Amino acid sequence: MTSSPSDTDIPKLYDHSANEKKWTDYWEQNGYFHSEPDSREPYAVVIPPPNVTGVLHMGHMLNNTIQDVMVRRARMTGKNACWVPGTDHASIATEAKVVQKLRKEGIKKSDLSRDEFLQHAWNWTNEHGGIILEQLKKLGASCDWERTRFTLEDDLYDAVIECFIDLYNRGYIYRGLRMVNWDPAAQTALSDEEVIHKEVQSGFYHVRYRIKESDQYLTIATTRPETILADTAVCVNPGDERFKSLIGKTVIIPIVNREVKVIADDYVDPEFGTGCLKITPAHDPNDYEIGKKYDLEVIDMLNPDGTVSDAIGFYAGEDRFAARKKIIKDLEESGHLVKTEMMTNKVGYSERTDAVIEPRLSLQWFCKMDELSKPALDHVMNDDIQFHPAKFKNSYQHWMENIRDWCISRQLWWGQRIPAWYFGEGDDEYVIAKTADEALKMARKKSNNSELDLKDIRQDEDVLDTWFSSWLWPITVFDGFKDPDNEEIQYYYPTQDLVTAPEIMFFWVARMIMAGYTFRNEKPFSNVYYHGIVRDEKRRKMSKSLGNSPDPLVLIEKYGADGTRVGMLFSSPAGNDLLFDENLCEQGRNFSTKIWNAFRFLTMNMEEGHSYKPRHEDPVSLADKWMVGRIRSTIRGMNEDFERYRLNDALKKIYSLIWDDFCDWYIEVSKSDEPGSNMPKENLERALGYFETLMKLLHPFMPFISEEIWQRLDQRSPDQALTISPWPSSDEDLYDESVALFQHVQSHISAIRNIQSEMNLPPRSALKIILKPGKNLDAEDLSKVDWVYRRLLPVETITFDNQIDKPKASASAMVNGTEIYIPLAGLIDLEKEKEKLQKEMENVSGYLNGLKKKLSNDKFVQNAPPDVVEKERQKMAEAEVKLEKLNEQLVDLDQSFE
RNA sequence: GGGUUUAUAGCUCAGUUGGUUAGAGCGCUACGUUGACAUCGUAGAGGUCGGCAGUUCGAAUCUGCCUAAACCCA
Repeated sequence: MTSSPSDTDIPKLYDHSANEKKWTDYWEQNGYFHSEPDSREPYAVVIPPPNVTGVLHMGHMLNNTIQDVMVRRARMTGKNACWVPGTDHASIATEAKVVQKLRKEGIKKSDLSRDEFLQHAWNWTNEHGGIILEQLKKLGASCDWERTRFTLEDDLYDAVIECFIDLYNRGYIYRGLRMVNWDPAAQTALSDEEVIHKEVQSGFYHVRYRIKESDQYLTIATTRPETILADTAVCVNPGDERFKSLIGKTVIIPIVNREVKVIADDYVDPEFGTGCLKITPAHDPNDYEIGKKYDLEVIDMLNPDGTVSDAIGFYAGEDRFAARKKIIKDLEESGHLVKTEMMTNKVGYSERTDAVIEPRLSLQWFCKMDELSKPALDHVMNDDIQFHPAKFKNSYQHWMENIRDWCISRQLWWGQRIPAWYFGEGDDEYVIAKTADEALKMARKKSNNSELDLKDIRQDEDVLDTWFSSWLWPITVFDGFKDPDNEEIQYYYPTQDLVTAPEIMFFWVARMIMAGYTFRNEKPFSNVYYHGIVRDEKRRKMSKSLGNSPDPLVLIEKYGADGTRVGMLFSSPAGNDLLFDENLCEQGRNFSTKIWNAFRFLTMNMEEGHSYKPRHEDPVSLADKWMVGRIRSTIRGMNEDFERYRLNDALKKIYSLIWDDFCDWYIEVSKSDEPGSNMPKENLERALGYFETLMKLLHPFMPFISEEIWQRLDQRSPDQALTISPWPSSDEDLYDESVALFQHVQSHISAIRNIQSEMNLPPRSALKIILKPGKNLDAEDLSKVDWVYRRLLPVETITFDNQIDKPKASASAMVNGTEIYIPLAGLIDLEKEKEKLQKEMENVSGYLNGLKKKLSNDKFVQNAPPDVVEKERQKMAEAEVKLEKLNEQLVDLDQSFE
């Protein structure tokens, strides 16, 4: 029930900040977003957990807006919607931040015990943790906040450890000496996925090595000359005639004066560089393979922090880049540097610290991928799990088919500590166990030494990759490890939709799918919606370091959460990157204002002291039937868009329904004839009824303003809140004929407005309008709805007549066969009207010629489907009639000159 | 080097199985506004669909080549 505005004055502008706070609180107090298993169909979504100490950025805004739209809509369609929020511990990033903070306080990590350090890390986490979740609430995220989880909380920690033990026991986890990606800044190994390859300009140094007992030289080329210190061979292609005679000879490595052999292998590309390849088995993955093949010595020249190790005897303690500069100088001075070129090559950087990655040989834990990846690949390729858009299946397949084992150990403290316990120095002298006590028992058994004591075993110092906990997220948030058959996991798993960015398809999506099949023999989700990366207008990725990213909270402050959400979605077709433009948020806010003013106008038309209720009775008038029909077909279209994950198409539909159809046409046509007097009560109440439906359709996109207006349209009890009300039905289109008729009227009105504009007629001066309907329209039908024309145009007289001749000196238009005349004796610019007619005739005859040509082509008539040919014939007939009529008008106009 | 994707109005994008002298929003131009809204209204001007060749009665849509860009992997 809405009352006239005198009691509660409605401001001219919508005040988003007050309303957002109000409804966020109201929704939370009433627990609308909390889900418990029940008899309804579940709709579960797990949030891609942001870094626990992170702050909201534009990528989060986009990601969570999309999820919220889908979740809110699912809730309204009657599903038991459950959106699980949470954060992850972000091992490297968080540890780096804590180390940095301690350093500022003058504390070195190495001065602290593991427990002391973790205490600092937890303090930091408790201080900064969860800020991002509060920020998501400002966006309107309808998460089930009671379910908030954290990847390092006790239950989830245990799950990761159990998962590790389980995989180990099943033979999927092993420890091995491998070439890994070493981050010298964080001093840890990284997985392949955490290395970002960037194209950079590098020096390409040609260095000559003297051949032993000769004055001949052989020249190699390298971008990393400091690794010369660890060379243990030089390799050429066996088919390369230039170097055939050198195979088997010994060369002397400059600076270190090490003697190494020249070996031959097909791996070397004779075309690249000098055709001679230096082999450094400890610092290059390919060289490592060659080293193994030929049993070469492995010399490790780097310390964990990227400085040159003492063992080399040169540049000891120098950083690798300082050493590079020095060795170049020394090579030059000793006459070994032949030349330096510049070339573009790809260099790996750490995703987290941006340090240049060094390939380094080290003992790490790995998870075998070949078997685990198989079902994960198959179930995506056969669409058990659907990707939206589907094009991402290609890169998924490619990655999965070339997958390599996953390095899961990290030389860090912040994370789940690897449950490996060592009881000796041998490669095999360890056991895998959850607790020290269990480990001791197992160690005694394995070592056949019952004397072993707790102090004789020590746990691995390293922790597991953060993604090794995130990949269990869809399972662990429902406690699927702790209690695999619990009611919640049975009900919610597999979840419905996962929303994420393609850039973490391998980090996370692929691995969640593997975990799903490995631990529950079931997919973790049915659909993956990939959205683009948020970029600035120059297509650069938005990032803090570039400073090109607006603060999402400032945007919300400025344009409202609703406006910001709309702005994000407007520019976001599925799977494509979005070029963020603040103007779109402004457009979103303008939309809020528009809606607000439409509502305000309706309340201004209410009589003092009366109350008004939204009506949903069957429509009688043409405009009402048209509006109902338009709403119906829009719902249908939106439903299809949602099913196809085309959220921005659905948004555009409701945007246009509200702005164009409802505001620009329906409200205009419902206004009182007399400006200043109020709309008839029935009109007003019907408009309120449509407004209700429109707010339902809008709610997933703009939850706040839609709830605000919904609550003002009528008195609502807590169980009638918009956020939990049912999505309107759309079984069939309604009132098709009325919709079609109204659309004809609309096109006539537009054509007349066009004439007004072209003839420079004052917009208010009344017109004499004559309509001569074409074959598809009936004059009587139109005359019954002449009130529509009268409401929307300044009409002096309006005539509908199938037979009428064009009056002299009138402006004219033709739409869909219907001719429109407006006598303008004295006012009309005959030359201008003539020009217009001639231009239109040119267009039509061009069109007609094309059709004639097509239809006179026998092959077309014979080969094209009959209905297509028929359609073309019809088009031709219509065009001919139109041309004829235009010609008549032109002749007529000429006579008017006389 | 291998792979994937993209190329449509000034900008950002639609265009479903080949059959429309190619659509939307923004921007632009003109006109307008003392009672919902200048965060507005009405109207208009802009593309021949990256290039070339082919398949077809017919291609923005299919094929090949070329050009350019983006991403992924080595």
